[in-house]
Amino acid sequence: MTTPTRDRVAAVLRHALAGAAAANGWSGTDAVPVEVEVPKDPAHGDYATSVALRLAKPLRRSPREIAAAIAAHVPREAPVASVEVAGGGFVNVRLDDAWLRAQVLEIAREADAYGRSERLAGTRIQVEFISANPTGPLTVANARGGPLGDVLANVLAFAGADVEREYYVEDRTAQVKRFGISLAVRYRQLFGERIDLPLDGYQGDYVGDIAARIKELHGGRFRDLSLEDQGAAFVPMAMDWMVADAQRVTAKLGIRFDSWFRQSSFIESGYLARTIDALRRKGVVVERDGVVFFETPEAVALRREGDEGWVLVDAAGEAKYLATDIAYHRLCLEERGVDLKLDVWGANTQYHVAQMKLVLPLLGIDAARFEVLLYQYVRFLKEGVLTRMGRRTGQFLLLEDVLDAVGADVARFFLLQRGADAPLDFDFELAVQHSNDNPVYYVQYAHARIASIFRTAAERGVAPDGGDVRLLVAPAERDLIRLCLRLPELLDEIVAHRGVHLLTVYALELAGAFHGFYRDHRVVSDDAALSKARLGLVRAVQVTLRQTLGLLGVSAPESM
RNA sequence: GCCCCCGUAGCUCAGUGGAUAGAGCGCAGGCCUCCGAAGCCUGAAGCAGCGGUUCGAGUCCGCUCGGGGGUACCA
Repeated sequence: MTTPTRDRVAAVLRHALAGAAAANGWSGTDAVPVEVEVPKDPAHGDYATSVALRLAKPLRRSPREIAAAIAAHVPREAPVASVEVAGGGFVNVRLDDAWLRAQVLEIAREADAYGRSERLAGTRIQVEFISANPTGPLTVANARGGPLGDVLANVLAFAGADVEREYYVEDRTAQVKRFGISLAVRYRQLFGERIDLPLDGYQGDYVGDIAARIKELHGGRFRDLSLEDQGAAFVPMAMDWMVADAQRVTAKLGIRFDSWFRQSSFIESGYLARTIDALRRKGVVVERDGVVFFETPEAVALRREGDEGWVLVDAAGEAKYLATDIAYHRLCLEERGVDLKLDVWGANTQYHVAQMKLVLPLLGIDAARFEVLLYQYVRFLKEGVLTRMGRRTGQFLLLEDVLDAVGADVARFFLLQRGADAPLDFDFELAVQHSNDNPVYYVQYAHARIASIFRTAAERGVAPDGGDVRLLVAPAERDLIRLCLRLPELLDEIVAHRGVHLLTVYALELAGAFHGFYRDHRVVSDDAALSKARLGLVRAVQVTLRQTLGLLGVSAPESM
């Protein structure tokens, strides 16, 4: 349980502003939030606020005057050592060194709890991610949402939320039917029949492999069925195998889902039909030529050129994606007790998200309970050419091949280094070639080095506990402590903005600060007292690094 | 055409509206009688363009030019 230092400072500054306002008869200071940031230039202190600059206009006072008044009302007591007005009206705060040093012991004491909070306690959040079409093996494109969703789930749980990881298995779609037909064609070919894959069939070699597996298990038992019946017979088997395969490969990526929820379950239970009925009763459904549309003035307004309407059920009676997804989300949010459903989806669902945002409130579901983290797509380099991944076309890069080549740590770290909004190009050859100088090793090396320091200390009989932190007076030591204290602040930011990739940035920064410290300062030396103090500091860094890597789902090795 | 995302160093990418824009790789050079050189230090090199909002813009808004995605009775 950790209160971010920035929150403490912000509270002090808010209080000071209130005091300054009371003393000077200012009103309306509440309208401007006291935002506290970490200045880039250490000369500007540990924390700074620009609230005086923002208040200048409404108060019709100079920023420096306001800043001075705030500064005058800040009590010089821990954690604050000094306050100064700088620049055009910044209030810069410097933390008390003794307080700062004491945090070293605090972090070590908190250990596995360091960075945790109760911010989201009592909130049940479902994070749904990957959820790839069960029509083939997972690709690198599918994988992008993996670390993103998994780490987001980690961070939310760390903040006290009751988190469940869900993989939605869409096993009743038109694509799945198409996949079944492709299996049937390959099955027939195994018996020498001359038949070609339909144009919209699945081209990948794995389709033939599955057909061969069916033949091996069942021989010619299905030979007399029609193509459609063969497809229908093969799909359930194939779905089980695809899910098992996805479970195996996501486990390799270090992800464990709490549920593998099948679309067929709520179609068979009648929940889908009941949901469509519920929409009918709301008067937002119309039928034309046997096709069931969702239609409201808002929906019509959203439509783009060529958009005939939002189809719920086609003329053949097949429910479409919009319908099943409405039912699925309603099920999660209304029946399964989820407070917030947070979907991690590819950028191509952008229009669908807008549709969902419009439909769900009509079913009495607050749109704020449905949130989507969109990530841009992955392209991969095939023989030096950028290619869009598509399973149906057979153009893809298997996630498992990447994992086998570079390992889960490297793959996760790589995928988490860029923000979800940025497109991602993946050069397999380059990834393999560069895996040895991957940034993840830089971070892990820092952790292993620390472990090594403790081994050295043990060999030399230096007990790591009970050091006097007052001996930590070097600037590099102070910087390290401050950086460790940034973790809880960063986690708050990620909870607020979902930017999980910031954790990798932070890990690199902390590792870098440690490597620099290590070069200039000997931890285990002839000076026993200083050695013990520095071991305490190094312990705090180790704890922080371990917490960060743990949230990233990347291993923290003792040696490498 | 319309909608969404992106354009930062040679390459891949970070950068909650703040005070001197960062990292890795690559390139040039240097550092192990001493806790791990998977490390450290030094150097060259950058916000696509034009306007606007703001005390302050890489960050927000508009336009232009590039790149990606969507625009299905696919998901």
